[in-house]
Amino acid sequence: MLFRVHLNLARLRKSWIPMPPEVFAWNTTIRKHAKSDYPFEAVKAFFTMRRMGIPADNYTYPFVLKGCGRCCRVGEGRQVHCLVVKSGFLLDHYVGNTLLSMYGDCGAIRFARMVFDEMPERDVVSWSSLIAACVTCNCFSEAILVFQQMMISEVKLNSVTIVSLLCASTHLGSLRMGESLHLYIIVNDIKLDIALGTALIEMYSRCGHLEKALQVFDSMSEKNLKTWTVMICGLSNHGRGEDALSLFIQMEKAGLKPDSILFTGLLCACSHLGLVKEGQEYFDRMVNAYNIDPKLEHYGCMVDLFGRAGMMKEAYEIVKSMPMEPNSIILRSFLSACKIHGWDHVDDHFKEILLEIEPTLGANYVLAANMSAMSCQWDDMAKLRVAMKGRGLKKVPGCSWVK
DNA sequence: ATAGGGTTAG
Repeated sequence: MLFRVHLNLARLRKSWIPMPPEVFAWNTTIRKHAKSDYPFEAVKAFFTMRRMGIPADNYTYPFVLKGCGRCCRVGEGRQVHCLVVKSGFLLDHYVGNTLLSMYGDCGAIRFARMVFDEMPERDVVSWSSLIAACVTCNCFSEAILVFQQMMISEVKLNSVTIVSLLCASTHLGSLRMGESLHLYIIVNDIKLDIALGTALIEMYSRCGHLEKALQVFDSMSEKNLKTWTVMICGLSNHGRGEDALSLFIQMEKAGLKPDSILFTGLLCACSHLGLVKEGQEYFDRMVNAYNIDPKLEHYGCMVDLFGRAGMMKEAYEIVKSMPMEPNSIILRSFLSACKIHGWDHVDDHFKEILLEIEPTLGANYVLAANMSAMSCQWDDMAKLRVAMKGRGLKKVPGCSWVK
């Protein structure tokens, strides 16, 4: 009896008396941090708030959980999970769904699944969150399985669900799945917003259907940088460098500023087309006009660009002068170009580094041996053969050094 | 009076 009175009082209090202002202030702070570049600040603020004895409410938990997810703090996330259970807010849809997403963001797909399985009710956001969590954790087939379970349930998918599913189809290389999702969009008259359109273009490009991708691209009324990037890189990756470059010019005319990822696609296009001058111009424009610091990939594209064109001195200069250590991809690209163009002014050093950082790839030994053969370093070849044998790597038939 | 969940790139 007493208990019931107490409950009623609590309900009355909720509707009559305004919330204590300090909770609102804390929520605002936590929300701001969770969205910022320093999401751990949100987590810290939440625990400070607790230490001060201010009880969290149904708004606090989604904010702090978002923060945990964004900084991949599964430990803190689990602590908050416990508090959510104790305080009874687990039944709040927003809290439950954010909890699920938090585990997804942290790569803890099992926990995400657990939260999902224990939900008394699942709405479209719960299903979408679980599918997105699977995608984040690279469990693409599981994402499709969840989708199949979703179709059995009464919940209808929306455009956000489809974006994640398209992402899963793209990674699985399943054109059939992607096409049926596209059909679903058309049949159900789902609006092709930026995210959905971009995901569709990505799916079609990766599956090699560039005409379809271009069709979707042209049909979109609104595009952002990602949309243009996906389309330009798609063209570039499928050998249509001219189209990629002309699309880039259109994009600049539309007033969008390219970023470092887009320049990777452009430089890649130039390298595959053998457009040395254009590649150099783009690199220059990236650094000087757009103030973008070149990353490893950009240097890689330049090494490839010069290497393919047989401009070994220029390629060598890049490998030597780049501000970070070249990775195995760059070294292999450079050394292959040396071999193809018969350039034997290379440091043996590069060969050694390549074998050191990637000692299990047989192709590297073949490359190194072919280069040794080129400069008549027969001892080196014998050593390489032993090193390769020691690693249990098989000789490659038809390779010149096996003779 | 004022807040909250799921989506797209190399």
